[in-house]
Amino acid sequence: MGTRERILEFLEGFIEENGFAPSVREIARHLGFRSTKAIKVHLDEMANMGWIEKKGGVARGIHLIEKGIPIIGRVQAGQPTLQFEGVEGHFSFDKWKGSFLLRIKGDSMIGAHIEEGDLVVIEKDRETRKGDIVVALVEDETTVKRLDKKNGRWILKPENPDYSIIDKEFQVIGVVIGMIRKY
Amino acid sequence: MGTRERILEFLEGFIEENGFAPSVREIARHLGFRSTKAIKVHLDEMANMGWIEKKGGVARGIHLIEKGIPIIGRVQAGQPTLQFEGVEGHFSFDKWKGSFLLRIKGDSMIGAHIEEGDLVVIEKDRETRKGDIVVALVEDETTVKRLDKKNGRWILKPENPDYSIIDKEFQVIGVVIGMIRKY
DNA sequence: TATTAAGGTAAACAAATGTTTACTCAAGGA
DNA sequence: TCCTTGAGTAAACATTTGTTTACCTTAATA
Repeated sequence: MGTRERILEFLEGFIEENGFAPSVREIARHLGFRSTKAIKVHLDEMANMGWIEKKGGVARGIHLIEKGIPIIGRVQAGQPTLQFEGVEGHFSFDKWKGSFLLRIKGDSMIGAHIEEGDLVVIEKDRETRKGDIVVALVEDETTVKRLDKKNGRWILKPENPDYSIIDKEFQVIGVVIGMIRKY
Repeated sequence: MGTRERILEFLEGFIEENGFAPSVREIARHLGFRSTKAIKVHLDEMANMGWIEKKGGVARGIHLIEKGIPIIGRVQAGQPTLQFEGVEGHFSFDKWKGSFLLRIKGDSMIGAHIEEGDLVVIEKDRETRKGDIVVALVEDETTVKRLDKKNGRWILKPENPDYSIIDKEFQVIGVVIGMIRKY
């Protein structure tokens, strides 16, 4: 493994553990270098290549570019280890920062494949449109339903024939912009 | 807003933007303080109270404790703004770091409420058990199915009656430990 | 009213830390 | 073989940065 790779690996581990970046000396010491010069050169090159971000002159001013979790495309069969190949992109949770989660109770949205225990990602202050899945307050009860219009009036539609349409006063709290399920 | 709250807010913004923490002087300057002493005292108290984590003596050695996205309980109706109350816990994506995502094609797992376009979270190197939803390689095709046993032989079961059981040679790549859906 | 404590100022101090200069060494190519 | 180049060493340097000391201001308090 090249020196750059070793630096990157150390950075990842250190930041994961400490929450801030190591100093150049700490990197050097950890990799067994007796001078900081070589590390500095490598760091600058790594920053140039876009491996890391680095602000010159500031202490511990290195940080990694968080790309998120890779979305893989094909999986290549190869002995002895399977290879994940063709990264189609990355999924970052940053876009959901500042949102809220609500745990789904019941199966009234099962038709939309949202089941009991699922966590829906809610964004407040977002314009609601017909067809959106929303979180609404109906008679002091929180509920997740699909927003629809009937006779010019807004209604809440469950996605389960066992439940009936809610056609009374309600207040939309937020729009469901995502969903998370744990197994 | 108290000084501590202002510090915390600045920290959040600064770290979000720069990827590393501000120095004590930067905090002081930004809040309009002409000395660093007061900031240092506040930071130490905030660390004591568990608001932040801070390693003494190291430059920019502050970091926030990432709790994740809050899972809310009740929603309180109140005018004029809705209040999210009763935080039941937090969901952190950290546990899914190091995993991979695979985009679902088709509706073969619709019975498990996994639909086309959903992203399943895959963990490699995990012991598979009967009933697990797994990613498997069947004749060079990647597929997500439920792992089952039939006549002492491992098989792959779709969760859709339109699809048939896969009862041939396959190789499990990873276990589905979660799911993400975007709307 | 005198006292006290919290919170801030100013200035200095001592480390921690990024950066630079000069030199060394080994490998590879002309 | 000689020269060049990449990578590392050693030692300074120059800031940046956390910390400390002494003092000040103000509002609550005995």
